[in-house]
Amino acid sequence: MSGIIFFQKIENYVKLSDTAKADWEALLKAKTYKRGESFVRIGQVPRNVAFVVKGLFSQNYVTDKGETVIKYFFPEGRIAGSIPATLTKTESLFEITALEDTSVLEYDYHAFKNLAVKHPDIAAFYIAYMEKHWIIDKEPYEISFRHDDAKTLYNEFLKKYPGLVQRVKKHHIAAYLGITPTQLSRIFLSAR
Amino acid sequence: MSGIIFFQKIENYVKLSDTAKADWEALLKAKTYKRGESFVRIGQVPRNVAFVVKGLFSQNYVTDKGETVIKYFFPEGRIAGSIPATLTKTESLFEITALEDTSVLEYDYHAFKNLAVKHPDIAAFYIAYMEKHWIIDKEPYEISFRHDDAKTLYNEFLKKYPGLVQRVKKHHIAAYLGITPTQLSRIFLSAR
DNA sequence: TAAATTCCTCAACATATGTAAAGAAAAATG
DNA sequence: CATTTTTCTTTACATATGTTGAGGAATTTA
Repeated sequence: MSGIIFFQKIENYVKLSDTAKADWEALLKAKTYKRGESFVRIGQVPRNVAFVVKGLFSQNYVTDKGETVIKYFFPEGRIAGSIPATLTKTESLFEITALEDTSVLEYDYHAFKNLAVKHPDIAAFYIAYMEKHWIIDKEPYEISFRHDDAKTLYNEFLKKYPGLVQRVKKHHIAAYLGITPTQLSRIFLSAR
Repeated sequence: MSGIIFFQKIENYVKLSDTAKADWEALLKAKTYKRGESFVRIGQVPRNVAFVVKGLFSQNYVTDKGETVIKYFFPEGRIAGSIPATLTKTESLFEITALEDTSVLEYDYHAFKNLAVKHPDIAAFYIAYMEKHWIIDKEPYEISFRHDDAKTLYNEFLKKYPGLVQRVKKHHIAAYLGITPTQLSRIFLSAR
């Protein structure tokens, strides 16, 4: 059954009833994205989110000058999506692209939200998930990005995404930190 | 009844049943804070959140060098709290301080969360509130703080907090933007 | 209202980061 | 395996922002 790894992760938050799991599993569709392929494109109104089974996505913003800024990475076990655009049914300001060949379980986000109305345990999961990933985990970074220098930010990246430094290109790290590859090289230089 | 303005705001998100409102209203306590007084202190494990009826709070981080960085402002109609610390029952990394004499309606956050288990309409409110304030509204700033220069950030501050520029000191704006008052002055200079 | 305090601006200099371009190293491609 | 492309580092210079300190303006306090 494709959803086993999925529900293992989900039930780290809240234990679900069998009927809730059955309803949710009926929404899941296995898909794969080759490196470089996009799961969400800028300007598209996204419907689905994607649980990353294997691989890596990044969520990118492209400035008016054509520079790419990476907002998040989504490695294994994370649910990737352009959630604000999905919730508001508006065009996504961000793209989500595979940095490695990536296999996912996709589902329709509004169909999921309907399940949260039908099943109190899914509502409880959704609340716990938002509290964890949108409130608690983000708190430290809201300050650091506006206050810390690039070297400090780099060290915080290493802590936030353990192991990812071996998997992504330097210019992706720079794009995540909001600095140039030149500046990132200077950080490595000063660390020697 | 003290909760009238409160429930007017709340029901912009989800209409509540009378019993849900009665249970919630029983948690509310009216309080006032003089300018300079703190609602939450660093190191304290916070229990309450505060709906701002009149006045203004700021949520501050104090760096190891003693500099203050302002994470948010909470003007009228916003619910102020150090939510991650409240949720995790850990010491708050932030203080919340009145920038003006401020009157609030406080309530225990976990008691509120219990109401979300008891009343599906309160769960629906909580979901809608988190989606709006923790997901949708924050999205643009997650990029801008790591990419934009100080002048752009200042213009985004003006848009995000209309009218606040007349109510707060320049050094508070600088602390919000993550720059020095000197740099903020340069922005005003270049705008002339 | 006078005194004290805080706020704001500005100047001079220091540091952090961006830009552009070049070349070397590494990876992808045929 | 040779070629092409991409990635990474480095240099030189430009710009943005921080630091310190001074002085005047505005606000608060007595």
